[in-house]
Amino acid sequence: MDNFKFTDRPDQKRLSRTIAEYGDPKTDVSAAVLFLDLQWTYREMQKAYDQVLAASDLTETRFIILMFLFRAENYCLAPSELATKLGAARPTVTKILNRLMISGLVIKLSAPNDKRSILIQLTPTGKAVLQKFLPRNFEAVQTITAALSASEIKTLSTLLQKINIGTRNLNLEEERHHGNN
Amino acid sequence: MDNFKFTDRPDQKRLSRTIAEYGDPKTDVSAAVLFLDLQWTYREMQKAYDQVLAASDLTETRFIILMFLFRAENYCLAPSELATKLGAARPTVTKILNRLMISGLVIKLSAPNDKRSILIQLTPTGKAVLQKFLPRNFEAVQTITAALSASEIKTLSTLLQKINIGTRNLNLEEERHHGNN
DNA sequence: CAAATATAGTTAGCTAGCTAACTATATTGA
DNA sequence: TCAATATAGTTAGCTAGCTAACTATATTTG
Repeated sequence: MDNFKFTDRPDQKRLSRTIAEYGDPKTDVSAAVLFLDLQWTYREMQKAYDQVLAASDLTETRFIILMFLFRAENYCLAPSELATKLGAARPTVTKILNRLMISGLVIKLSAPNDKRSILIQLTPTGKAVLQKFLPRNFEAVQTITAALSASEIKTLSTLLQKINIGTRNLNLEEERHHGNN
Repeated sequence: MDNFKFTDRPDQKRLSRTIAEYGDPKTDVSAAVLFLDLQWTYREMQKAYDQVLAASDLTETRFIILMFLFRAENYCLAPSELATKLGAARPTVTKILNRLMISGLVIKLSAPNDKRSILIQLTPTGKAVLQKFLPRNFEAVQTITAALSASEIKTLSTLLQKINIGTRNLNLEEERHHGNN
């Protein structure tokens, strides 16, 4: 749903009405608005960033995998290591690597010492794709953050950390709920 | 990839090195860190929020569709209206509605005046699910934002708008790139 | 008023994730 | 040491998105 292009979003007024009817009386409407704003900001940002990646025939996942290989010794990693680093399921990595092999950005090598395992290596083509893409990547990031001053960047970073605290608490809340059943 | 559980994320140091090699010399490393922080904060928050929804057998998309119906006249909307409001493709809506019909949260009515069209109506069961979920929803949002003061909420909202400006500029940049080819 | 066009919903088939389960090989430990 | 267990990669089949293309009905227009 991250790519939906909503034409009807709840505004302050509608949200207030719903909260008045169904929320705890001490619920802060502006907090709920902020939550929706954060979703919106990320989703729009990510759609734009995905387009930048797509212009180089990349997705963020493919890009990150290529970067892991780029920084690895001899440009090589086993699929299972990639899966761990990414935090993705091994079959997911298999599919992505197949795609990258077809495009010629990586190749499959047999691993010494372990006949179960293989090694994935970044090809010269893969390196070239990264070297071409990286400047564009940082330019795009610069554009995204250009309206913020250095001190605003610091402030935003601090405030995001406070959201992270809220997320951790929500996870704890959910675990507790589960436990109670 | 929003659900990946990364075990290897680029830190300040690695990012500096890559920017030094491939970024414009005036690229701001802390801006790049902020970009990754914003992605991280949203993704962790959303994973936690999705769990709250899942506890009521909801996804955010299903929840939003139910809310559109909840606020609609006679609790009825056509699938095509839902697709427009969501900004999703019509076949996507068809599938979600099939799922909601199986769960008994909505029913299909024939539209008067247009034999091509149908109407989707929220059932009493659907209403009950919402009425049970909404308090939990606002409680979760409250938990997420609890570490922020009222003034911090205002500041964060302002700073997110500055990211929105950056996103718009990135979109313009991309359009220009396309045009140039 | 009939033909062309537009709209509503669905179907088929694509991508990128996931889990479960399989095969082959390594490792552990009784 | 050899049987049990664990790990690596893959395959099959699930979900939630998408686009293209189909059928049926409305609307527009020559």
